[in-house]
Amino acid sequence: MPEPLAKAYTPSAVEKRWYETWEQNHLFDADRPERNPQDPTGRRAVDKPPFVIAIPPPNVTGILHVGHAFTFTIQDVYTRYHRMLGHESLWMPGTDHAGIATQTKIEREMRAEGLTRHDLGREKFLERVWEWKDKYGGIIIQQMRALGCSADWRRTRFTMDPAYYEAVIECFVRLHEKGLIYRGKRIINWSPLAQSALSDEEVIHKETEGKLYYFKYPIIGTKGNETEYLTIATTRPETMLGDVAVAVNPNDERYKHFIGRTLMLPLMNREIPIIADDYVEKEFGTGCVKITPAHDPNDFEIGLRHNLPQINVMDTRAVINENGGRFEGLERFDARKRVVEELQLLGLVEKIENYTHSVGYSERGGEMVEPYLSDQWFVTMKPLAEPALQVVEDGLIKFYPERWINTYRHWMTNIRDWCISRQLWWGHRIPAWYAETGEIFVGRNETEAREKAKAAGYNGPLVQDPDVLDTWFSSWLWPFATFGWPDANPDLVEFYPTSLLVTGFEIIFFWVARMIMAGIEFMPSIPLKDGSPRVELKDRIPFREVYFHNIIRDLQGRKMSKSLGNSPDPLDLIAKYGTDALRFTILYLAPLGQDIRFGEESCEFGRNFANKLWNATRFVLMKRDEYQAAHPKTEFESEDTELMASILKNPGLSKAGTGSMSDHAGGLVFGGPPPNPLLEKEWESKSLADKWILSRANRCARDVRDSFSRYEINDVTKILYDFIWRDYCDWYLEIVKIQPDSTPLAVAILEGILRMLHPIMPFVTEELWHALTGEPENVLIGRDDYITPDEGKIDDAAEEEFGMLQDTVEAMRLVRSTLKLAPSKQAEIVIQARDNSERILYILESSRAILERLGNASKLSLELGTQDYSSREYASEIRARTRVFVKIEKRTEEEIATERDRLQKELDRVLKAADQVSAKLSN
RNA sequence: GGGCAAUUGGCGCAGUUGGUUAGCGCGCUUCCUUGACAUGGAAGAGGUCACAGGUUCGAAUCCCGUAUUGCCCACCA
Repeated sequence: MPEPLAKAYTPSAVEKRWYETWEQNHLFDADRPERNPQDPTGRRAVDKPPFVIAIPPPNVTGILHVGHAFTFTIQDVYTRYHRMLGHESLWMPGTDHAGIATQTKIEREMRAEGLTRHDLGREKFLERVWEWKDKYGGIIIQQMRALGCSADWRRTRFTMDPAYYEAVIECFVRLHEKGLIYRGKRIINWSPLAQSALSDEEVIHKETEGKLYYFKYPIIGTKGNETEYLTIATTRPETMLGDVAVAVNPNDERYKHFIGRTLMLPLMNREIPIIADDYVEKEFGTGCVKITPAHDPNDFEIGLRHNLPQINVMDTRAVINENGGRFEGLERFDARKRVVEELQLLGLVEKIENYTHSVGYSERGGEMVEPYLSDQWFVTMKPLAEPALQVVEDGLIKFYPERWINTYRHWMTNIRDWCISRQLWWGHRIPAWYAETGEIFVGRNETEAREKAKAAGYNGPLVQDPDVLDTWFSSWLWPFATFGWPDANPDLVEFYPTSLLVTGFEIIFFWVARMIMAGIEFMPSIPLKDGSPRVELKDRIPFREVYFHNIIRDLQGRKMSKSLGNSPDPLDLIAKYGTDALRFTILYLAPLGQDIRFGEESCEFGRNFANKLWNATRFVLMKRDEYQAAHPKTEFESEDTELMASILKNPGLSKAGTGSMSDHAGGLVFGGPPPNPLLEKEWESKSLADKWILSRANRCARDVRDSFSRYEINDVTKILYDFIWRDYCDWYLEIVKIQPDSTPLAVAILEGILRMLHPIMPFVTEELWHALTGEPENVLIGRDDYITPDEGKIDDAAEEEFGMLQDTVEAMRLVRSTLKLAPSKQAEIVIQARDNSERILYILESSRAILERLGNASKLSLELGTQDYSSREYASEIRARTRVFVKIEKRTEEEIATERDRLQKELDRVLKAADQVSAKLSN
């Protein structure tokens, strides 16, 4: 016998225990059918496809925040949901090495000791990072357990695992062999802080207040005494040290005659040409543009067109180098000041205007990014993008919400090459070796590179590229590298493609798009389950559905951030409100496609709901005991009972699924057809309230299933909340108090409720389910069946009829409330069936006990007719099908006095409010 | 500059393909500690559905425009 439940739900008392029980019973472990011969429950389906989610790996340095709690909860809910539907469900966990983020973190730590990575050298530095990683890395993986995450922890992967490393190198080599990876000199986004290149996606453009400086460059060979000038405008004066030309539009009448002549670049005293290029817009600024190919991407292009030299005036720290003449050694912003000052002394500054323009900042470090000329590795994206766009356009991969296709299409059709080299140490080192001759040899390791060199006739020393690969160059392989690619690992064959990707839209380019490309590009080397080659796109894509959720904001709509201190710690929330409360609340607040506003107090909502469920169960257990005392033969725990007559395994569905993921078939139904013909009669004699709650329950189950499949998960929570609280607790349990015969059905419905709610609130439902069913600890609700709707039980007539009863009850309450009749006070009540409807009268009559009790009637008359009793004697209220009269009792002097006081107080309050308003208006 | 969203009672949000009286939670007012739950129950107040026009017998819902807010992309020195 389970112990009696405490008066309120205390999450901390149950969460740890159940999580350990789940792990001990291998609830989260997923395997191929042949590795999973004995399923303890005998219900693991081999005839259904597996359900797989690969986690978007959080940074290994990461600490759980509310955004994580949100995305992980969604993933866990879907994993648990499909597990209950009988799919072998695998949630693949892991972490990302997060090159820049991690390296920055360690370097910051070292700075406190007065060290830089260069003091240690590459090898020692990496040792230190690994030490840190082993000690503190992956905290988030531990924290996910507190959230109740049901990932298969045995499979936890890290993007720098040795096997993963091999996958990354293999990928690089293959793309290089295919000619899709090249090395080139380009203007890239340079982070002076990280001292590394950044990809375009790692740069955030922000409107920034700056100045637009107008400088006069003297023209050489001016006729006459007056020196002529061209005035250029720039936002970055320091780059003028690297100017190699000034460009004008070829059709600009003002400057046409200067084309071909030369200018004297001030401060540097370098003679530079005046050239014509269409890029220059006549209307902007002065119509003259200084050209600095080494420091601006557009200038770089112009420089190529006109065969101009590239003069790099900065070093990697954005300090002026030897090409900057006497400005050498100045930091970029100091140099800017000095350049302007000196030009002012020379009288060459025409004017300086305030100017707001868009400037790039590093996503990680936050510092201003410098467009910088350097040698980097690139991936040619066009050939990869084309099929990746196609699979989304063709619906092989579905986006939820669908509109993200537009964004995706736009990016894929305007895609630019991907700069994948990073001047860091923490990451996958680029597998390229340089010969003294300048030749480059790419290989899986130094031996392979050397062989290639030999074959090319080179036998001298080889030096490996010092740079590492962009973190995303490893993440884009995640859906298959985690399963051992490039090996044709049986797990890879079994579980690829994954079913669902749950992620934020902000990484649609960083990650989602690139995973799709990688899957299509690299998976053909892995055969299908039946051994045939993997050619079709549908077998190569990394996932079939993508659920883009939105970002969590604070109650003011601001982004959660450490510096604002507006991000509550999920672990605190869990300690205070309980895991289920956090999970439920966060999902309830999260409509698909909209930002979520979240504050700590919001969790009260979920906590209250968990407590409601807890107390509903307490009540049902109590009623069940009473019922059993009155019906000694009833055995609630056993399957062949009255209880199970109304909630039984549907023989057509329970074991044999159809193999399709979308139909969600398989599982329990509410009040399925009675297995025993003898119970048929029992069913027929069910009360209106019973038919109603069964209808509502099945409607709820149907809506839940539909919302799950549309990825409208906040609807799922809403539907369950409304059904459980409003229908089941507020109405049905009240009726059970009046009709003890409904107890078995109340128990059955509750059991179903716990199943439906379990993926969302795993802890409280597991606890209550065991209290209700008395199942041993190793029999888990999470491994048992989900509820599937029996749509035949959705009974519109019963709902309509019961709705009429509800209306009538509410009308009685309203009249009583208007009459200030104390709830404890009984009253004489008359209910008329309007329109002379005998059917209504019959329904009222059959539910007389309910009406009597909920209206607290001393005498209840039910009648046909339209007679109007309302007068001094009766107060009345009309509803669609019924009319209610409540007899007015004579008040005692005391009651009248009390009421007068109350009304006076009310009047005072209203008058005061009115005064305030009119005072405001006249102001 | 291009694109995508959003705009509904004090706050946060629902409202599916146009159809009676626009719902919910929080907050507010009044009442209720009757043996599930005060983390609760009952009743109530509070909305010209951003604005303007159009389609329609009928618009929060469809169309056009405007405004405001947020986000994404691009970027002209």
